[in-house]
Amino acid sequence: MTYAKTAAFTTDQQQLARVAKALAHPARVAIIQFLASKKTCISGDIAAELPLSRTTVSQHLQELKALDLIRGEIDGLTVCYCLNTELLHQVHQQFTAFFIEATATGPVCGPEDACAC
Amino acid sequence: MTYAKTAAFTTDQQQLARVAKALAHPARVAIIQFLASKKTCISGDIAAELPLSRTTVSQHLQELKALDLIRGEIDGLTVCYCLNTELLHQVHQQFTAFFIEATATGPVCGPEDACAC
DNA sequence: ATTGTTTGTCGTATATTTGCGACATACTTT
DNA sequence: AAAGTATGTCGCAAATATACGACAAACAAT
Repeated sequence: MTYAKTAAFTTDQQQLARVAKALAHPARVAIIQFLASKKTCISGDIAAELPLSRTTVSQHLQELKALDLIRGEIDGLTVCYCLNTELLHQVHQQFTAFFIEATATGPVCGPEDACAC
Repeated sequence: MTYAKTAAFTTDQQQLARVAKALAHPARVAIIQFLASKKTCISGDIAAELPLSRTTVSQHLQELKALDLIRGEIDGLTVCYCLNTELLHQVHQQFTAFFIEATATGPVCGPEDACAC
């Protein structure tokens, strides 16, 4: 196996990476933004808004749903998708903590190549 | 070609996705955290800290360097890596804007499956 | 019941990622 | 000059991701 060395890392690192991977495709970013723009949950005609086939959009939706970032409830014929704002808020805090930790040291490198070792 | 539909999305969406992809692997998250933990730039014996081969770590470093998230300067025999804290700060703000936009609507879905469509 | 609509799943082709060994490069040291 | 050390690059194999057409399932509407 040439993958899945993931198990050797921290739970936090895995968690952050997992969410980052969910955002690692413009289509999924666009989906989340689109859901956020509609105050009410919109059904899967998200595909009509994206330059992708319905199948592909459905796959991206499943990926986001697998992480519980979005929820989908069947409403008769259509499916009602909406954001899990609570989880998104948690994730936001997680990312913030990571970035604060990463930028706490202050500028170590210069503008281009001025390492102060 | 079955990829690179990326061109059909917003610059912002592409940018966010690109950075997210950089964080989409626990090893790269760990590398950034490790660099942050050392106040001074540490050379490539990052590999010794990770459960990965030196080659693989080098590849992850190149990926982060390609996005300018980290910088590497040759210092004699060793290479001096350090974080680009300025860019990381910018990225942080970018993510924050995204998450705020996504969570601005407030809770739309209930705890498990209570969509209020 | 039959038709049409909305959605998800399956299979498939291609592209990309991941991980590592083997080699080349650059520099230090003796 | 020769040997040793630290890095990067190349090439390969396996795993994942991406995209989509074709089909099936569920429901509404006639």
